[in-house]
Amino acid sequence: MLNMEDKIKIFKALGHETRFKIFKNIFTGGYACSIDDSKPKDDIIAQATCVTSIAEHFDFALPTISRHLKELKDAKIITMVKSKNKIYIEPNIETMKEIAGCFGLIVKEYEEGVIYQYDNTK
Amino acid sequence: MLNMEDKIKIFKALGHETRFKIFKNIFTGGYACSIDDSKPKDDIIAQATCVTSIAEHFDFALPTISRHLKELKDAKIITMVKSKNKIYIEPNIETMKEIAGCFGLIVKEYEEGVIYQYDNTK
DNA sequence: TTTATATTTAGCTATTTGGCTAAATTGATT
DNA sequence: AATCAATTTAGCCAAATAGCTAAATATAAA
Repeated sequence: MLNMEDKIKIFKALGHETRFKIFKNIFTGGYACSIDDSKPKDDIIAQATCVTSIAEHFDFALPTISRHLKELKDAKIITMVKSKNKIYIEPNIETMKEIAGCFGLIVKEYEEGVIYQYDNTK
Repeated sequence: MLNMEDKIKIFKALGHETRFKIFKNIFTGGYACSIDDSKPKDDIIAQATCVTSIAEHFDFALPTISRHLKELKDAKIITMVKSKNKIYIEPNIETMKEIAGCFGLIVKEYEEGVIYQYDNTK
């Protein structure tokens, strides 16, 4: 369960162009970011996204991207799994579910007339 | 339709404690923020939320809250309707619908197996 | 065991942000 | 016309953010 502080952290993390782009690509398969599910946990395939391969898509220095990824991780937007000397980045779907739920609830309450806005009142 | 820049602006706006609290209250009826729909547009009732009444809920100076509200407006999260010498603040449901749709789509694609995360692969 | 690869940490700097007060603006009321 | 009320603008300052390079750490490969 995400509390208010968690949610603010999530929005803050997504409110930056580079982090948003990283997020978007990880969550839409824009990078080769999956871990081969036919193999055991510690046998991660090479094309899974790691920090360096994400950084290649940006014109910023590696430590800058590393710090952005840390912020996305701290906001529970992604997970970072260490295997050997690489860090594998994965989307954190639980967080997305919760955030989708929050916005979905707002829309639902609007449709039920619990909240309303001027332009849509008759 | 919100483009990427719009979305980043929305998240940035929500990624700050004071703005998030303002947002939350406006969208959950936490303030008396509605405009009487039984009266014509220019006859806005007294208890509709204006800048000063929102500012009363915070320990910050009025111009600070005013600037936060401007940022929420610029991000299309709220609308600000001027009537006489007051500004009435309303939730912008269209934006919420779009954002709900974005996160909803991520969850949907996850459930359809289009995207996936390590911990949930079998 | 030396070197290469992947990543983070540290420390620096420029820019942005978020707070403040004072002043300006706009419309309402007296 | 003068004053009051609601809000924004301007200008200032401290703190946070986001970039960089260099150095440190950890594991892999030779």
